[in-house]
Amino acid sequence: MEYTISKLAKLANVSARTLRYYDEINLLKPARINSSGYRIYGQIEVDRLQQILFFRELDVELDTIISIMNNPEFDKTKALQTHLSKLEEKKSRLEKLISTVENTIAHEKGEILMSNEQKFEAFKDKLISENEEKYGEEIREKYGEKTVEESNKIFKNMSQEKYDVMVKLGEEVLELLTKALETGDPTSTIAQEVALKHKQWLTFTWPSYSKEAHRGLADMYVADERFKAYYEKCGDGATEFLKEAIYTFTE
Amino acid sequence: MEYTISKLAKLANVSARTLRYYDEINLLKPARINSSGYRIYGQIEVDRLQQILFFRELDVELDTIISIMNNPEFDKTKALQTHLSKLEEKKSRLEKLISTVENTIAHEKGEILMSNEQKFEAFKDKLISENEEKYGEEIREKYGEKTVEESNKIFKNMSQEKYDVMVKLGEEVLELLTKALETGDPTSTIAQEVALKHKQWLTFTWPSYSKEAHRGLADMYVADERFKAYYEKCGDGATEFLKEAIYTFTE
DNA sequence: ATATAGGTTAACGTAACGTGAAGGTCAATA
DNA sequence: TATTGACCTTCACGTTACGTTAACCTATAT
Repeated sequence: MEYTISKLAKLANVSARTLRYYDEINLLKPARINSSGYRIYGQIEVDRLQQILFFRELDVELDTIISIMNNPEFDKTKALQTHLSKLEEKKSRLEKLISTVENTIAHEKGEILMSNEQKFEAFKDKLISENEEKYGEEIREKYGEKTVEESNKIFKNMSQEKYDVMVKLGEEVLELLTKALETGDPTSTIAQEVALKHKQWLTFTWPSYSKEAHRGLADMYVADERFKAYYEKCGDGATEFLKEAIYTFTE
Repeated sequence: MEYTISKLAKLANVSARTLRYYDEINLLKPARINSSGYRIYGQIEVDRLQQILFFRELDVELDTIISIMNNPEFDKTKALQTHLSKLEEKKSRLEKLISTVENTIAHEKGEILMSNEQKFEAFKDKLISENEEKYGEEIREKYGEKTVEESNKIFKNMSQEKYDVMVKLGEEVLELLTKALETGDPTSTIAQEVALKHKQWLTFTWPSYSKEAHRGLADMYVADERFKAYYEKCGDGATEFLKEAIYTFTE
């Protein structure tokens, strides 16, 4: 699925200006720019945007989000786990606030006493603004200021290149598959390399990767004549060979 | 209890700069400025600040908060009720977000399917930013742009004046009490006026008003010689008379 | 053929403070 | 008595994450 800027904006409930801004600061580059100069976003960008919004929800500064997500060691699943616990914290802070309001109402009615300190207790939790610092520090500690800067540079002007990489990956899969086929062994190193590249190629367009889905696709390649024809260019039995390689790869 | 800027800042967990800014935009004026030019805040300001922070928690713009709170029809108790329901809404939005993250994790593991729409569902709730508009509109509808402007003007440069008003109120209580005492009737209109002014005077320094506390204070006036001497200036039996007036007032 | 609904860059505007600079005030201590 | 350090003051410029035109190009439906 491909999205123009307003389609994605509508999907994620952000403004088009926000997406242009995220492009400008290299937080979220479109997958490619079409012939009319329009920004085109793909599945990878949809998921990245969701991640960004999770961070934003926790009041993490955009600069910090860039550092986190462009970091080569960024672990999506781990990040999601962290989101979860932070959101739980935020929820319990909200609950505190709610009971403060309830107490204030009772206080107004003269039902209970309330000290000035109690009136502001729920506002005290600094955890949200601390998040920013924490995330930023963690990275700076691990990699140092310079590495972060460099890591950011790598991701600049990636939009068109990203698309090119994807196309190139697709070609490489075919190339490598031809060579691997000569070995005749789907468990060989080169065959496994094909499976890996095939996975990398998939993640450009797949909402998320799973071994089961990868195997499912391999099965479909064998079953569907159109796909079969595509891979059979590499040699007789290439499709079945690829399927076997993928099955080994996903063991 | 009187607070300097940093004492109040610490109490409410905001920065001193924030309080200076709130002074500047006439959102929260100090009760008075002391001889060295220091801002001094009293109980009224403490409570007003708490209200402000409740609104801020709901992402209401400061400009809008000014309009709401300077509005002559502003009802503190009603506002608290509204806070409560808005906070509940915010909480349920957070809960939605939490389950979205949980689903995304399951999706990552390949356990469930998730459409792109579902990925952003929890972000969709606009209610928070809508609050701003809603609050602002309500007021503008009721009073019109001009009235709001004028209402704001009234509250400009109120800090020193506010203190003066309080002092004047205290004097008026004594003055009126002297006159009321001549009637000999604590239930008379003028005696009830004294009780009302006494209440108004109290609310400048009391965390919150309750009839019980008002009566309790009246009792203390009678029991404590120092207070008794203060009111007895108005005439013999003035303290007991004030107590009776307050008792009638708080029935 | 033209209206209308999209897209683009460029550039200035904004909200709610943060962050010094330069200096006055207050309480305690050498 | 002088000084130190922790307060306070008023400018005044900086910052973040966009909103908001303006001026112009592109796509599509009638």
